[in-house]
Amino acid sequence: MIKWVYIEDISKYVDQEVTIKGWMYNKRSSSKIHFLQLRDGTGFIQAIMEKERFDDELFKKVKKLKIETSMIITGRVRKEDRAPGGYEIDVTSIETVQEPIEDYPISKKEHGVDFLMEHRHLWIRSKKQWAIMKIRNEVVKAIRDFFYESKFVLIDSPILTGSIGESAGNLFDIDYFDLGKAYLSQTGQLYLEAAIQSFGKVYCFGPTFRAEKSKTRRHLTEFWMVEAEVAYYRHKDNMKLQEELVVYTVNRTLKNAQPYLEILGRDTTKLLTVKTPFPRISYSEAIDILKEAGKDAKWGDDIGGDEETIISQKFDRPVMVYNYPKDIKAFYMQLNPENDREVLCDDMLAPEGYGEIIGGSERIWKYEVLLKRIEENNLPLDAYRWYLDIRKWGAVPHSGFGMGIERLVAWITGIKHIREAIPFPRTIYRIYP
RNA sequence: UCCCCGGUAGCUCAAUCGGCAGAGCGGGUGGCUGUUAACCACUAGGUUGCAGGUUCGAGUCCUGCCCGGGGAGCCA
Repeated sequence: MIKWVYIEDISKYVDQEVTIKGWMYNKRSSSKIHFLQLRDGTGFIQAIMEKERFDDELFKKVKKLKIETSMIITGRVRKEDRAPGGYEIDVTSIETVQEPIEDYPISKKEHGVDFLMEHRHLWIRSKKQWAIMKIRNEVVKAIRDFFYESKFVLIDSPILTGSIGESAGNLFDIDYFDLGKAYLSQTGQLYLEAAIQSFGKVYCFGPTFRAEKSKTRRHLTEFWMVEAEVAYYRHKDNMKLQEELVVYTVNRTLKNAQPYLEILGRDTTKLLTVKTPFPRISYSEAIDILKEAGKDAKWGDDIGGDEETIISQKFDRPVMVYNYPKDIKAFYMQLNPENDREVLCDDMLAPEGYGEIIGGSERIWKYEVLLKRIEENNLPLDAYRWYLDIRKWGAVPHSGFGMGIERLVAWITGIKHIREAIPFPRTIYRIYP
């Protein structure tokens, strides 16, 4: 029995006969030789068939095989400079598993966004999409390892929730038995704030849902977020943690995902600069930068996508903008003791125009203060009863943040739109495939 | 919800001032001794998003609708 091997390991089998199980993503032929381009999930390789070594019928049959035929081939591995990837397989036997019943719709030429999105279930087979998902895989593993090594405890938060996260109006609701409406979670933060009282350092990692009718390259209705929360951490500790997480994740990806970054043509020199410390500028300084850039910005305005780009372009690594006006931020953020018009929060803006990837803050930890803020914001007290409860028994100062996985992956991979950073994106006008 | 752009062959696009709907890729047939989105020749392929209007004549102009894309707001 000849050994079944994966393409990523092929260099270990030079001059040996091996079996590859995969798919033919392209082929080229002349009268005397076929070049079959194969993939198997781990990589890509060229297999060749010379006419003189096969009977005419089989040779003709292979010429007519359609793109995406699944097949099992056996042959001798050879180092071959003329082959893409540097190795090729001289086929000795070929067995098709399934021959396509129609022509494959995704061609080697360019396609439009609409067509590709309609065929997302097939599009993920293409090399570029494959590389992006392999990088996402590395990014997620790096994040989990960072938290594990830093002694954080994974506390998964519920997806179905009765309470309200940051603001109503952009929640998906569903009928929940006899209890009325339930909502798809838009943050796990409130649950993490409960968990730190037991575990100290916690994080959660899962899908979140926003029913905002956003139509931009930075938004999805369903996206993955990693959130961390730490007891006794103050604002500055929080920012340091964010910075360390991002540096760790980028370095690990550069180390482990180099071949995939190359497939995407990513200019990795722009990632090599991602080292501590990240620049930190106050919201007020950010407004000054925007004014200098000729923007009509004044204190109290929120910082939009274009503004984020102007700010982040001044730096070669992510920049942290801290202490925003309280009126444009969430109710649970701690007021700045040095300026009660501001809250102790920060947004991390990725370079190259990728915008906000992290939002974090120190949380209000005193019962009376939080109660007052809930009332000021006219939030339903009943829904927040348990959240207030946390502050009754041994409350401590604490801080946390959330990082958007697709935005992070989009930045690291250098792709234009975050819909390619998730296998099956959910956008406002698309629920299939 | 608002602003902007688009919808022509399976796909990507072209079509001058309103005047015979075209090309490349993909498909089919044949050819080619190492291809690199292979190449060469021939060939089939159309309700121009839908409905109405103006006109001798509409892919092109007008009205309404449908679908998608980019952005704003909001956020990660």
